[in-house]
Amino acid sequence: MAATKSEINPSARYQLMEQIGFILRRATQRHLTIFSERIPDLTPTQFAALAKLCELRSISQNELGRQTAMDAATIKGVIERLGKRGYVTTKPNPNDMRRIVVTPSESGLKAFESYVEAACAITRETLEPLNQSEQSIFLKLLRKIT
Amino acid sequence: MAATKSEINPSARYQLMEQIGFILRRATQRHLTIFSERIPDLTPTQFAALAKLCELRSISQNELGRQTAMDAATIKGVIERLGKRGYVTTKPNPNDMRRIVVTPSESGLKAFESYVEAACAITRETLEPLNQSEQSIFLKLLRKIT
DNA sequence: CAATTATTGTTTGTATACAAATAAATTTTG
DNA sequence: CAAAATTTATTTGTATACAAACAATAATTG
Repeated sequence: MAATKSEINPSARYQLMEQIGFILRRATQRHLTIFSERIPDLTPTQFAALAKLCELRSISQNELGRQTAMDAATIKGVIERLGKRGYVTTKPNPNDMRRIVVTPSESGLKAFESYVEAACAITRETLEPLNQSEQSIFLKLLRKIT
Repeated sequence: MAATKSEINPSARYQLMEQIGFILRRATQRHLTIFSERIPDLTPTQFAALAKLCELRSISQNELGRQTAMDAATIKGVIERLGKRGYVTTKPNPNDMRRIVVTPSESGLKAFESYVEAACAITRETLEPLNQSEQSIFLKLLRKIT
């Protein structure tokens, strides 16, 4: 019996373009390009944290991280940078001295408001290669593998 | 006329869980978890570079970056780390003194071969929440927004 | 062919991301 | 209630990822 191609060459068994991780990475890269064109002032991560904070108004640093899928080390840096920009303020929680309460500043709320429309447009533009029906199917499936 | 909720509170207009960037990030996080359980030895990026290199056998550093969607600075670090592991070797291209030719070592080829099956399983496991038909639809749509 | 332009690779700086170790404070439990 | 376990935040280290500036080399072009 003759050997198949993949028995000779394992590369024939592995196509990068068929790997979900690789395609996810490229989709993320395209999204980042679109994001930074529309909101050059903030990174997607920073905007996500600011958005959640503007929704909840006041929350501990780690809890904000949980709500935005960032671990403790990551959210720390994000809050630090948002703080340097004057978009958030932090103060200790008197009822639990471990906690740091994070709150959006006036300018943080303003910045969020001024970017909300652009942020929605970013999602629209990223999904633009798909028609309406494809978009809703895609989002549903993408959420499923989360 | 009464003001709508989103006129009062812009947060009502912006749901993080509906933003493609956020969902993409979470899907990528889950994928990374699966990857590092099955191939703790390499990162997804390192494996992608090694896989492409095993397929092409010999290629300039920047060109390998292009083939794997990494910019010059990123691929440099990846090759450096693969080199420290003994998985790749580099030498100057005598026909073009700007170029560095990257080649997989014997142990790099062996490592790739030994991980190919796991790599395919990573994609399968990541897509496991979807049935066969959903998987092919999803991959098609994901490629479209790349 | 000389001047311009482009490409390759490097370096620096910033920003996620996550693991692991640590300290301080709080909760749980025996 | 005291010991053990958990939670919160910080710090350190490693690894993408990309922008921008740079030097060396090659290709193009007037």
